[in-house]
Amino acid sequence: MKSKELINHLFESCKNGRSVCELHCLTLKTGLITNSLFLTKLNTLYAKHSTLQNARKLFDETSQPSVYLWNSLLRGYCREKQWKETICLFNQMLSLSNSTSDKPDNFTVPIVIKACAGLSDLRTGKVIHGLVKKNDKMKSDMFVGSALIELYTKCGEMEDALRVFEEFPEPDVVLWTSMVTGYQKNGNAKEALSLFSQMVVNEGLSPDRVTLVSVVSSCAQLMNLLAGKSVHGLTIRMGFDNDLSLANSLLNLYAKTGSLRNARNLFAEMYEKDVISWSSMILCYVQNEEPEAALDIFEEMVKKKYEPNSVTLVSVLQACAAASNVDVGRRIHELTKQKGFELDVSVSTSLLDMYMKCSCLNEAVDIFEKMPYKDVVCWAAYISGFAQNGLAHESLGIFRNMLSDGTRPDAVTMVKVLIACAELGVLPQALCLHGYLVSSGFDDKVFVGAALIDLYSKCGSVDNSIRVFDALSEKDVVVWSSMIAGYGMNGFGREAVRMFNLMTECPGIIPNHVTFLSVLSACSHTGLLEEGIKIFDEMVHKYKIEPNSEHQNVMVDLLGRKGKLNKAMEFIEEMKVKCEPHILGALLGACRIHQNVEMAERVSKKLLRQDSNHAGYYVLLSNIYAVDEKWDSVARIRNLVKEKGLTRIPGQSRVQVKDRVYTFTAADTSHPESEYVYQLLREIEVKMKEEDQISDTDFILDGV
DNA sequence: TTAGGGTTAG
Repeated sequence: MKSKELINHLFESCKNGRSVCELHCLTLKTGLITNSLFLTKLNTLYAKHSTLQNARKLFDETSQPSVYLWNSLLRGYCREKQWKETICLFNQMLSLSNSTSDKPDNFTVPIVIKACAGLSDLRTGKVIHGLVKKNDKMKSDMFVGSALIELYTKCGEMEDALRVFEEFPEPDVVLWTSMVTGYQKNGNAKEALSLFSQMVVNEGLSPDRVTLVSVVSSCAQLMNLLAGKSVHGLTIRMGFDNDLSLANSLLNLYAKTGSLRNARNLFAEMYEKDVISWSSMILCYVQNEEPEAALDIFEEMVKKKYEPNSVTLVSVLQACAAASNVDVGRRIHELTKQKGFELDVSVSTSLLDMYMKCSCLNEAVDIFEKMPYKDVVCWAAYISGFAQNGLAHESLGIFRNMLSDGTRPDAVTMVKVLIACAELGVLPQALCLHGYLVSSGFDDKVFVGAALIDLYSKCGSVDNSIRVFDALSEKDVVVWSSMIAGYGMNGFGREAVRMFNLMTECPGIIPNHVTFLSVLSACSHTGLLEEGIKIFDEMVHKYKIEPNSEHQNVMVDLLGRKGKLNKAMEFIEEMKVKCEPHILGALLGACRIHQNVEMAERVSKKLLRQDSNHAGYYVLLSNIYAVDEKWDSVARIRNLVKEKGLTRIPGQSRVQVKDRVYTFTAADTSHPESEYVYQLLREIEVKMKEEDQISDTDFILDGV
């Protein structure tokens, strides 16, 4: 009794500042070291205070360690995430134990299973589960149960996890929560919420703060703001509003569902914040298209002395990319070096992506080449980056390099490759990629399907687009919109409108601003004036979508092409938002088609006040004057262009013949057979005239 | 002595 008191006294003194080593030395002298209770306590202390080496030494010096001592050391390794050492020690324990007093018990097992989960070592985990099944005490232990559930969910084996869970006649909140979390982490948030409701409604159990974190994460995954908000209300009623993790998960919910206002309010009212809160808020601004605000809040975070981690850096780099702010991007690059995140694959990928999006190709290439480990995400960023910078051909070459490097593409990578290929618009490659998608099983994913439809449309092969569209088992709004756009860009305006009408009859599919842009531009290209006006009206009044400058541009184009120049002008004047120059540009183009000099002068006056450095507008105007033979005005405009030193970026066409892609620009004579090409063009032109396919030859010649 | 939780890259 006396020694027990002494032990407790000594351990108390440790809490008050005495070091564990000091205690150890002190008690070696008193002989207490032979007391088994003391030994375990001491070892636990060592293990807890990250002095594993000392714990190990003490353990090795003990001749017949008790199960307590084994567990204490195992827990130390586990706490330090030294999973392999944990399992190794456990194996030692199994082989050395020879009596009931040092056999693994129900305290040992959860530690070892956790280590298996840490290594995602399902095989060893299952062996231990086999041992558990033979032992009634272990089988009914909820700590063992929750460790097993964690193992199975981590390895994606939800059926096994459920089997363990169902072995318990009355599982507690922790076990329920383990299952909820498991489903959420495996991307099945719906099942997670269903389980949560079973727990609360059927079992009458009250969730704790950890349960609610998983529930909020599930709502975020489902983008279900309404459900998430009601859970937020519940957390307040239960008095959990000070819980940091819970607040962070709510912040993430608001960020993902686009409720910036809620996120901002919550962030302002948070009882305490940590680096995760700040990172989440930065990402929230990025996701809600306010990258400048994201950069501001990062500055504030640094000023307040919060230490950014790799996630913070990834988020800020996304903000730099979205804001096209390469100066701040370079500063963050320096910071990643200072903080030692240079080898972090996600940080490097974000850097690479940022440089690509800021058109700094050389820097991006440099980052990529220096990456010691290249995963599928960084390859995808690299492929996509080249295509974004107008180097789609090279981008497909990189895809080939990736394959020969032995990295297996995933669905997202394939979409990037499809986009690059669409940029080139070459059908043989498209067919080849489609074949690969079918053989790899990615072709049934909706977002892959949408990209494939777009690719075929851009290769001019609507038939193939239709085939892909029909074959997709699941069609979302993006798939429908791609198909509508595909019809539109290939001149099948009526089909596009028909598709649009079909789509609006599909339950659960609501057209968005992209759908409307596609169908309206289809109307514009085919000259479907009445249909276009009707659909625009529906967009504004039925679907309550505020038209953006692109929608307005298309409408002006549609009205203008059909010669309704005054109506187009009225449309522009009635617009609620500021008129972007390109909208007036569309009207000017229409003035060119219908040769309305008077309106062209009015429009260009307005237009050049807004944007006086766009060579294309001057060229349009001068062409209008030329047709009317107003040569003075033509000369005046041309001089103006010269004085301003403006140049026009020439448009390009590409044609693939066998394995080569040929690029043509206006008045291009660089091709060795250009003489022949022009001759052929002239012949085609004569034939088209004969068949009355063109009424405006000088307009066509402009392009040649 | 023992359990389940929050932010990241294409």
